[in-house]
Amino acid sequence: MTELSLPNEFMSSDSDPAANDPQGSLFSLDGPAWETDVHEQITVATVVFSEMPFGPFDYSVPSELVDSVRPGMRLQVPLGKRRKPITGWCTKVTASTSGGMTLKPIDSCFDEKPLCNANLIQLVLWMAHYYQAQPGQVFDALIPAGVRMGAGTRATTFFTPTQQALDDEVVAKLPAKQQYALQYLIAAAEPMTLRDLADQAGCTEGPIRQLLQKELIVGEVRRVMTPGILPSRNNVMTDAHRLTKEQSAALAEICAALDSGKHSTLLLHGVTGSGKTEVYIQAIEHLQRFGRQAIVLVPEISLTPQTRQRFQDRFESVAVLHSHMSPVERNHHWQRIAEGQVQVIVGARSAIFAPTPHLGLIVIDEEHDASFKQDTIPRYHARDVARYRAHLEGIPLILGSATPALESWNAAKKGIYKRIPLHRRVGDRPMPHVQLVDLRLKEDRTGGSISRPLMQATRAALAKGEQAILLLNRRGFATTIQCPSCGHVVACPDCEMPLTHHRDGSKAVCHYCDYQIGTPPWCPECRFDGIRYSGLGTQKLEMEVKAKFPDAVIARMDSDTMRRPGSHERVLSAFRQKEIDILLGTQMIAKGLDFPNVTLVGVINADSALHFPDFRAAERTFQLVTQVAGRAGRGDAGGEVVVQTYTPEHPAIQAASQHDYFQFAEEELQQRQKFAYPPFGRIARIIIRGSEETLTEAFADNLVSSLERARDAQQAEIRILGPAPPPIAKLRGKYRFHILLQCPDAGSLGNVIRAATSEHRSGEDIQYVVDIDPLDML
DNA sequence: AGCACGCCGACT
DNA sequence: GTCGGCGTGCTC
Repeated sequence: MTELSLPNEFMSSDSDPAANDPQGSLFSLDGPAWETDVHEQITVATVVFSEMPFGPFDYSVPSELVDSVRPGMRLQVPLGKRRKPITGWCTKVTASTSGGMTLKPIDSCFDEKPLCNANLIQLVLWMAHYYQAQPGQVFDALIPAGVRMGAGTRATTFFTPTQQALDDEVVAKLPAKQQYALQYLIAAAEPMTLRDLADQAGCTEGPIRQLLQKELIVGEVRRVMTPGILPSRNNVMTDAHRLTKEQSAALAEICAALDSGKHSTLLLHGVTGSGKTEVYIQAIEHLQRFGRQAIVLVPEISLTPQTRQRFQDRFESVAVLHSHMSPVERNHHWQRIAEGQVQVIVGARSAIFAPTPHLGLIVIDEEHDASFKQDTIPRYHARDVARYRAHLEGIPLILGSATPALESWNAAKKGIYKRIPLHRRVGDRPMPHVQLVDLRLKEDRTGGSISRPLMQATRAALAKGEQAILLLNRRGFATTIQCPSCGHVVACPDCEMPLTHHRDGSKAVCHYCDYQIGTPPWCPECRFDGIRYSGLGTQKLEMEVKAKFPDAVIARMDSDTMRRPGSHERVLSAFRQKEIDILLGTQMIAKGLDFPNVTLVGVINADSALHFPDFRAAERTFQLVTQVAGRAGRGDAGGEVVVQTYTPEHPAIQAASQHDYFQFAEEELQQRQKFAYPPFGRIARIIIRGSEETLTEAFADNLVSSLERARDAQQAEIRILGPAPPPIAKLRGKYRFHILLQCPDAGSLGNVIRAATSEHRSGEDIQYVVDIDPLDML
């Protein structure tokens, strides 16, 4: 079941006129059907808020506002017994014949124009339903804060002549300056600011103020862009690359999908270095002949300056949206996009909400990447939101990856997505050779975390003047228990999840079901008594690398050293200039980098990702090893990958070493089916946190009872696990518990959670959040 | 979130 | 007897 589960009201997309109306003419606002002569009819606006109470609430629209109130704009409305009106989002405007008397009237419109069109409003409502967030909160995620505040704009008063100004007799009696200014304004036939009118009529502001006082002109406040000093790019446009046979075939399929005028999802499954980006670019070039825009989502734009540059080199008008952007810049880009001045939007997750007037294509590059899931409310996955948006707009969605998420792979297998393969690298370069180093073998140990084979390979690369990347994949928590002698990992008998060593050291816990045992003093498998807990940081590794390769220039890239903006670019450009010999770091160096002189990639410990207490651990490991291996051998010198592991026989590591996605996917799908994990069922997670441990757990217990009752009442096939302490059991002084739910179908899972959570409210001391389709279990 | 209602304790 | 504590509940 990888199909998105769409709530009923959104199911009728084929009959939804909006889906087949790319020009948007059906959204035009002239002549609403209800504007008839029937007396009793009133106009009703439905409003939602982004703070409690969220609504939706209905308001009557006074006749003088009927022409201006439209869905997608913010309205000022009275609420409860408050003195001041509050601002809410209008989700719909309808006609009603009854109940109008009991509704409060709207105060005013907050926006002049809607901030989102009908499709985006529908997207908001779907997200709110599916991800169990409040529509008002989803609106806030959709429309950037800079846009909502009108960042970089100023409230300016514009003047227009009044009726009285048309009376020639009155005008004739005015003093010369006033008369001239007024005549100038009438002739201009458009509202003017005080400053402009004074300048152009050749007077000071005095006479104009006089006109205002005499009510010959009126002022109207509008927000205008402050004339900015925004960076203008002088692009040196580069030419299209020649496509390989495979790339041409892929492009032809994509163009056919674009020309069909229908929604479809295409999985562009190409090995690392197969030239997926060039295919996207040429597909967008095709699309542009129809004056349509494209959205390209990339994992984290600041980490992939190269991808962004390639788009900027090939298109006249590209908007790049990244996380380190000021509200003013963001607003500026948003307005340009809304005006249709932008051809291509390249950005991270939230760029999926770009207000393009004529969207023609959505591309998600590296679609398997976990950064497409938002970890704050609304906890959406950009891939699924993109699918729904593409479906609403009736346009293709391209998902590109060398290592597709199993959800996507499964959808392709079932024919829901169309898979387009790219098997070969451009220039027919071979895939790098992967050498597995078995850390259990004593003869390869060096006493540190770099084995003899990796040390030799590094020396050889350095001797040839080539560069190396060393990947240390460790996250600072969740210490699993592994035997250094036989590689055995202590796991839960029920869930097969690795047990995690508890802080106080005495026990080992399963984070799925709360199974607990005392920490074993020796390996249960081979009786070795030096069983230990994984733990190695990048700083420690850096010291070891420096000691082992004293002549090499070493740079470290991890979230600690990359805090300052621009630090990525600095290190990467130094690496490109070959000023650095060895680049070592965490996941962030695994993605999308293209350095031809890198011939060696070393993975320090492939197992740390593998034995993470998460059912996706094998998938993550496969992706990580494959992706980082893909950084090697991009030049003519070829490439070598050394992967260190205690379990070289593990299917994920075996498959990655052979560049064999199919073998991995098939094997892993069988594992998932065994426990009904995605893509064979849906999961949800509820995280409860509070400052008092027992109260928090009691609340979680109550929530489980409600869930069980709702499940039984709805006769839903749902497995409820927990409450259990998550791998991060305490965060910022709060105790945490989580509940896991599994169900074959997303609809009933959502309904049961909705029913249960309606009985509990997040309060001052205990809060909880629902995470639909969680990607990690921290 | 606000704001009101409501039902118990110490104060001019 | 009132002023005021903050628990509970509602907001179209």
